[in-house]
Amino acid sequence: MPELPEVQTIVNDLNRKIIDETVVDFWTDWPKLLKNTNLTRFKKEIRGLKIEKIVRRGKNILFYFSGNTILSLHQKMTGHLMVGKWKVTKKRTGWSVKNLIPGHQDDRVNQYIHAIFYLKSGKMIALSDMRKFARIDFGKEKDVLSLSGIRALGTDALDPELTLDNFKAVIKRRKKSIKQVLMDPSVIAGIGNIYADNILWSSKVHPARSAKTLKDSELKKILANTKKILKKAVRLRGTSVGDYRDTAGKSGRYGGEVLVYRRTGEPCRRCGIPIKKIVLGQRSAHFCPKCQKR
DNA sequence: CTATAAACCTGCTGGC
DNA sequence: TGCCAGCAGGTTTATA
Repeated sequence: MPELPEVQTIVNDLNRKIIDETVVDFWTDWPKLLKNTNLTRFKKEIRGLKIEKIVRRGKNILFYFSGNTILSLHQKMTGHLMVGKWKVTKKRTGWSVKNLIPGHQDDRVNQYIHAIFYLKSGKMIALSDMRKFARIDFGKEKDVLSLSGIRALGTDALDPELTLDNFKAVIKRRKKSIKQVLMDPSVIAGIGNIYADNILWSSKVHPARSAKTLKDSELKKILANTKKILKKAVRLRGTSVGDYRDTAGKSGRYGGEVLVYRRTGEPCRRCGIPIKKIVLGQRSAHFCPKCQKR
C-alpha cells in the first residue's frame, strides 16, 4: 500500500534511473487504466517523448515529458513501478517480469504486470498491479492536473508550508473523526491508513475523536509526529507492510515501525493493553484503548 | 455545503 | 477438505 514515503521512494529511484530516457513503445493488457485517453491514441502520442523530470504530488507520480505533456500515475493499493532490464513471461494470472539485474529475488506480488513502457536504452518501466486499481492520466499539463484531481489536493504532508497555523485551520473546522480527516487527500495529501494509525498512536489521540474537539496541544503533537514519522519512513525507503515494492521490486525496511496497524489483540508497545480495531468511514482504525482515550 | 456508501478488483482468511 | 462470504484499502462517483 503505497503512501507518501513509498511514493517518494519510487520517485527518487525514477529520477536516478530514467531521466532523459525516451519512450519507444507501450504495452498493456488492461486498457481501462488509461482514464482520459484510449490505447491507440496513447501509444501514438507517447512514442518519442523524452522524460524530463518526475515529481510527487500527494500519492500521484507525475512524469514530465518534452512538449509540456505529462503523465499522472496513481498506484492506489497494490500498484508498483519497477525499472530494469527485464525478461517478460506469461503466467496463469497474467504476466511476470523477471529482473535480470544480479541479486534480484523474484516475488509473488511482482508478477501481476499490466503495463510496460519500453525505453530507447532497452530498459523498461513495468507496472505491477494485482487489484487493477491504478490509473493513468495523460495529456497537456493543465488538463491532466485537473482531470487527475491533483489540483484538488490539500497541502502535502511534507510541504514546509504545512505550518501549525495552517494545519489547525484545515483540521479544526471538520466535524469528522481525526482519523478520517488525516486520510482525506483534499485536506492533507499523502497520509494513508498505516501512517495515520501510527501518527495517532504516537500522539496518544483516539482515532474517533471529532477533529473540531481537539486541543491545540494535541494538534501540535499530531503535526509534529506526522512530519517525524513520514520523514523517517522516507529515509528507510518506505514500509514493507502489504504489497509495496520499490523500483527494483524489493520491499521497504520500515516494517518494524508499524506500531498499531493490523495488530488487533496484540499488546500495545507502550502499555501492554490489547490493541483494538474499529471502523471509521469504511476504513479500519487500530488504537490502544488505554493510551488513546476518547 | 456535509456525510455516507458503493464501486472499482482480486487474493486471502475464517467459518461452517 | 471445500466452498464461499467477507475483508482489505485509495480515491472517485453517486446518493441522501
